[in-house]
Amino acid sequence: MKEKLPKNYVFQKTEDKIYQIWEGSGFFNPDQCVKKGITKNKVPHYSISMPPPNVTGKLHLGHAEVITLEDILIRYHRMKGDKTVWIPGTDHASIATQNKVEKLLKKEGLNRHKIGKKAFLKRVEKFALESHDNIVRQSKKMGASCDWSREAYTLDQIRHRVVNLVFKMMHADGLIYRGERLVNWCPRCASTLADDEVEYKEQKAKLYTFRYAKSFPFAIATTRPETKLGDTAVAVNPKDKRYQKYVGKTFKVNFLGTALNLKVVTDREVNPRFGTGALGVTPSHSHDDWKIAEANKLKIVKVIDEKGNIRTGFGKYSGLNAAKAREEVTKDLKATGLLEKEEILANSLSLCYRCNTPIEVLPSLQWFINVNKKIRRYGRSIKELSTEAVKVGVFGRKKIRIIPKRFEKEYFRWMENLRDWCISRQIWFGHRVPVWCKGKRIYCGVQAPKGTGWKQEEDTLDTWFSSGLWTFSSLVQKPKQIKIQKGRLVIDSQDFKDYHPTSVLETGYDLIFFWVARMILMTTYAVRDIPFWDVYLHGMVRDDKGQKMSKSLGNALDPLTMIEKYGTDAVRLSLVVGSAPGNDQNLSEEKIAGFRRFTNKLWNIARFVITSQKFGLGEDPALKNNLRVYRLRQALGGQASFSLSDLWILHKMKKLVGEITGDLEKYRFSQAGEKLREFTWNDFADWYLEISKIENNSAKIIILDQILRDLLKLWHPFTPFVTEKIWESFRQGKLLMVERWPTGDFYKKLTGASQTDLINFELIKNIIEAIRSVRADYKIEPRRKIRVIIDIKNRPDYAGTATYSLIESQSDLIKNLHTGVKSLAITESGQKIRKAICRATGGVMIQIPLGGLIDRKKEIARCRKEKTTLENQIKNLKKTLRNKNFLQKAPPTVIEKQKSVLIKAQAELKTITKQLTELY
RNA sequence: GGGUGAUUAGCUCAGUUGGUAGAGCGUCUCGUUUACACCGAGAAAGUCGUGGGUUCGAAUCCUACAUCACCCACCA
Repeated sequence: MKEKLPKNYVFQKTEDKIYQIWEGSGFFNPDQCVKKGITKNKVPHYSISMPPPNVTGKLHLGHAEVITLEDILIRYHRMKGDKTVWIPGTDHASIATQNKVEKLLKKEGLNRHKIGKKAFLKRVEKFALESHDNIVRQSKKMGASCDWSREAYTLDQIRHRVVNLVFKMMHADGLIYRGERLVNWCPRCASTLADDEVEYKEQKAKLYTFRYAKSFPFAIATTRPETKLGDTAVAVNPKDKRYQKYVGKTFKVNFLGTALNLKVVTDREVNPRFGTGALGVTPSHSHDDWKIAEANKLKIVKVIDEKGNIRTGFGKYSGLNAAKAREEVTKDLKATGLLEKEEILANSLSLCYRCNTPIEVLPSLQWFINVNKKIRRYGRSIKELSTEAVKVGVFGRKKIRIIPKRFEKEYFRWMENLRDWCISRQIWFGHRVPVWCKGKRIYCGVQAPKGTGWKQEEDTLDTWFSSGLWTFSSLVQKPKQIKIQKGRLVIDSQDFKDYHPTSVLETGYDLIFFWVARMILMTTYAVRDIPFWDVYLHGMVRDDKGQKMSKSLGNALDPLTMIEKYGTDAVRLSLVVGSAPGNDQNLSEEKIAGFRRFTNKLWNIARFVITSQKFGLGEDPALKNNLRVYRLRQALGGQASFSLSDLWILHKMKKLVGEITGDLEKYRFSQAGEKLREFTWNDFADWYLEISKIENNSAKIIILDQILRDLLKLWHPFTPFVTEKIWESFRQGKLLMVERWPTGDFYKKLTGASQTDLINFELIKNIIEAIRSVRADYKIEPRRKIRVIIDIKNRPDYAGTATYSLIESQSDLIKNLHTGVKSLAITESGQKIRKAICRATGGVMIQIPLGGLIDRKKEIARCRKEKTTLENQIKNLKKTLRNKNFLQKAPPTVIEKQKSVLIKAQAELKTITKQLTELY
């Protein structure tokens, strides 16, 4: 039954198999865990709705980050015994997906209009399905322990029903209205965009100063002369004396062939120092001008149509696209002598966030959500509800916690400035607006009304409308489970009852407005509850130079390639360790490679513990297990004897378990990973395992076994594959994934190790390190054994005998832990031995007789440097300890620490001085 | 224009409530120690961006400035 463990961890051969075992076990599903008694069905439960990736292609490192962080939380809570669910899903991402397919069509020389709506949608669905399969495959590669049986899609039947129900409710509450308002329009997508779907790019524009006509008394400045064809007023600052005589007057002018009626109005927002101080008001193509028009009841003249062309009725300019029209208008202004000035101005260009096309602002008949209207049953608007949810808490819930906290401010600011949300899109792919018309009759509902002649709206909904419902829509399994009763949404699914509000929403900070805010908006309104308790925002993954990873730059690391090269566990660690919440991180391939070394190290640590004949392992697993139990009983029965190193490692391990648990509870992933690595590699492998080759006491086997098992558990959320693979060799029938998270109890019960043991062991470590250091300094051949004399006289904080017996008892370690010590003597004379190298550490004097080997100059320089450092340190410490303020105000522990540091430093100084005296 | 973050060893970054600076990678030296060379041992390396302040004590708190990055608003 012996299983050979290869020398190196071969992740390529194990990861997929391990994932299959997990999946096959059914334990991704919390119900199965409860059924098999793995977890108890007691509250609170733990749940995360995975941010659904867009079905636009494949996953990038940002997704890998999401999966890693959430999987860590999920695995931790599952092991803790919480009933834990992680719901996976995908987002149809209407505009993004449609654009992607349009691009594919373009390559084939087609476009969506050519092939028609029906064929196009079929094509999109096929594409979405392929993407979906890819995403699922990749998520599994990443080790995502999500419950695939609960998978959801923002455009499937159930989610469609939820969307329509919420729409219907909002419509009934008067929150959704249809109206002609200014919208952001992407001429390429031929669709509206929400305010935050517009991106801005700095550019240099030309600012033209001109008069509408010779007869017009003053000039105005504009960057978009072509829109001036639709001007209906000129606005000036009310305090601007230059224009006061014109205010209220209306001028009829002929502007390059178009008749304009221009009323001179005032508006406080007009900056008298910009341009000429007079602003041509184009209500149809500027948000500000629209406001001015509303305030002054101005006429609205549309100039640009939805294709980005000048509308009919503007003479020769009609039919031209906006850019061409600008050229023509400018040329004509010049020709007629109306243009007074042309200057360069830095401003920002508005672009579509999906296709980078410059967007137009224009009035259009669209569907909106009123964010300011008070909802009768809440007495507040959705904006107010959402603000309260984070500021003070709503519906008796505590407030939603955003981590890191600084993003709260951004959230509030966004909420404050939020305008009515335009939710209709002229996109084919998505949820159709659930409104049907027949003549003048309008019906809003979940399904088409009965009877003939009803025609559904062609527009689809903003993709964020359905994503905004995600935390609860993903917890519905059957259409029947959700309905409207007495104007309220009723969700009657066990999952919703168990898991909502979800425990944490983990996502990149770039989604705080698009998605996080919208979920709060929609959920507080629709289900009268918050969507999640905590929001954890991670930073962006950039390349090693800090640049954004992108295909066009060719600097994007592909998670799949990285996984093939270094294994999933290494990729996961590299995304988690060394980055702080909300901070961007620069990721290089070298970093990932570094963590592969760690997975291999862990593998070999386990290999050593498991296969070491010395500890009776490598036997029949069943026997081995019995042995373990037997030895454990023996130890607990007081039969085991613990060495200092045992006490030290047990104490450290106990501390570690507590710290890692605390770190995970507080989302301190990076710290947890670093502490684990530090303990595993340095304390456990480099020290304790090495010691175990020397010391031979009955407790060792249990300690090694126990610590390895617990380390595997602690590591499991971070590196699930390698830990599960190692666990497999224990053959206990139970998966590590569902093992119970460790507590410190074992270590406490077993030993009662204390802080003193830690300090004592540190002294031994220091001594060993000092000896090794001397050997390396003097290039003493490895084979050559040396004599070591340790004098303890100058260490006054220790009773001589205690220190003596401490060192004495550890002489085996001092001799054999890669120090090459032949004989060890402990003295209390304080005498310096002639021709011996001398090191001061931990207050003791370590002497190594080297005879003529001593390099006097080198030693003198070294000692002098050390002496100066010590003297300065002592001076400062004394100064501090003499300071009355310090003694009064500093906490006692700090004072004690300073005192002991001083004593040690003084002892070390004595040693150094002695050494120097001899050398001179 | 408003705001946020960053500035710590050659590089990439940690640093919980103020107690006197850490890791990984890289560099240098040595090593075939029976788990691992994807290893081990040792070493070098930092005025914690700059100036001021609070404090017994500041990488950490306050303030001003500089550089970089990002977000929001305006942009006639």
